[in-house]
Amino acid sequence: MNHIPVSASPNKCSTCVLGQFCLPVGLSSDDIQKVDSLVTERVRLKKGEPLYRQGDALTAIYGIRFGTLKTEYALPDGREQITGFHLPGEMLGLDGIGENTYQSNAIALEDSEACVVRFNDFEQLARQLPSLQNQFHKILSRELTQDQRHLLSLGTLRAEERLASFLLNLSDRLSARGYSPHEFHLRMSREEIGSYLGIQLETVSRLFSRFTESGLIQIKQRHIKLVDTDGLLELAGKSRAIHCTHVQ
Amino acid sequence: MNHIPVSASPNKCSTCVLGQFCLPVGLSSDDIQKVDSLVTERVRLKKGEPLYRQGDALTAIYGIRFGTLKTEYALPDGREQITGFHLPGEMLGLDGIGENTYQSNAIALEDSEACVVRFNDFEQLARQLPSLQNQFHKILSRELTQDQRHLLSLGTLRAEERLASFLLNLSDRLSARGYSPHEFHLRMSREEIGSYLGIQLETVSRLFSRFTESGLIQIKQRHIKLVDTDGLLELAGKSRAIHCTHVQ
DNA sequence: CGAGCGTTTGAAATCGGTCAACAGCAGTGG
DNA sequence: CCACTGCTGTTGACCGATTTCAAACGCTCG
Repeated sequence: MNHIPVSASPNKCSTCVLGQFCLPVGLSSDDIQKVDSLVTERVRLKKGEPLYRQGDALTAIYGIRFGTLKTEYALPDGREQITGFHLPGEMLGLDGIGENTYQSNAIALEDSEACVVRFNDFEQLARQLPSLQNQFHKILSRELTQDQRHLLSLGTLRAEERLASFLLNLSDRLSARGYSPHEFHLRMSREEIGSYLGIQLETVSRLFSRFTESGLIQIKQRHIKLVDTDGLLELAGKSRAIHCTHVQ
Repeated sequence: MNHIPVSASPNKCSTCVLGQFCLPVGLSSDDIQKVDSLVTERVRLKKGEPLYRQGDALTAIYGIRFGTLKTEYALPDGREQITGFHLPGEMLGLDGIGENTYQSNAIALEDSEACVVRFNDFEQLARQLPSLQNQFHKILSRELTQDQRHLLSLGTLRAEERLASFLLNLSDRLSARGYSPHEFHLRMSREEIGSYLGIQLETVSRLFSRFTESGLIQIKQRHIKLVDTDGLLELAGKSRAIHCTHVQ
């Protein structure tokens, strides 16, 4: 884990293209400069390295600058589940605020970088900037909504509906970040997808094959092309709601 | 839905026994009085009445004063899932902050009452009271953790493990509120339990019968007695983590 | 080039779902 | 006070989606 003093890099929130997804949303440029002074360092992670681990004391929350991370929640008996995949602009570590201790592991799925937001400093600044405060509340709230949708997915959708929603959700989030919505690289293994969706890796693999036969997708290794988005939408059922709003 | 001006009742946060679960945690008595002035009304609900509905504009968040509510998240195609059961002292409506619109239905499972916290006023006060601000962040964060545990339950536990965890979780939360941890009344139907746990009502019923045969519980209608808590813990697997921390 | 992981595919097993009948209790109205 | 009705819960039988177990394939990286 590689800490980089921010001075080593010209990048600041005020110039960051991810501003539209991250903390600064809705802030005046004056206020964003105050946020700049809050973010005094960044963390660079190699693939597989943890940003934090379940049980670590919380000192900071994080904004993903580039890369992809997964968060996973583990049981004492070793069983664990991936609860989220996270893209640039998303905040991580929020589940640690309640107990001053992170409740999950956050692990890089590829080389990644995250902005470090010391939480005490952040709360202080949020008291001074109403729109920063409100944006933070919105981020937390949307996180809750996202989880609710995920819960509904695990609780009531069938395997193929879950996978189709998952692909469409990824597509939406990537396209909001300027990537192609039709063709992208899956940063996670079949097993990780399965864990996230509450199904076995074999089922994921079979479904990918089935989707391919039906002409819905093309997939080669982890490079996927969504050929028939409407067909996927159909499959995902009216469950489109699961991924349409929370593009961030 | 029955709005009651708070002046009609002598009850305030400063005298409320639920203070240990609700917003005022960690506040000085001076500060709690400021919260008192924030809560200008309460809502009384009859069984089956909604506190808010998916799509309603958010103006307030709520603290449950007495009673039990469920929150449910619906798909356009009519399928829906219960995402939570909520006891006195818990905050509701938080999922509405992100879009200024509630994302779920909150419905009373019995006659209930909730304190109305106008959200704009609340944010303003939170900027003035660091410990109120921090407590709110903790509440939101714990909600996230709770959802993560629920996700793990739906994604990786088997039906009997889910039900056992559910019972132990309820038991813990009730006992934290001064009720017996061993014997209580289920406010929700088998169908609602099933929806929450991602299984069918028939499965819930069968499992209750099985648990009874095994001497783990006694159940008559909705009155349940946990006879062999250790046995239930065993069944819930080492998944005790799912319900041990978040007692609030 | 070979080792090792990730992935695909098949066959058998199973948990939980679905359909269906029935029981129990509550509330209604005669 | 007792049928009648309707809702909730229980139980059984069967079915099917997914899991589990197993084997083979094919990248990728040292």
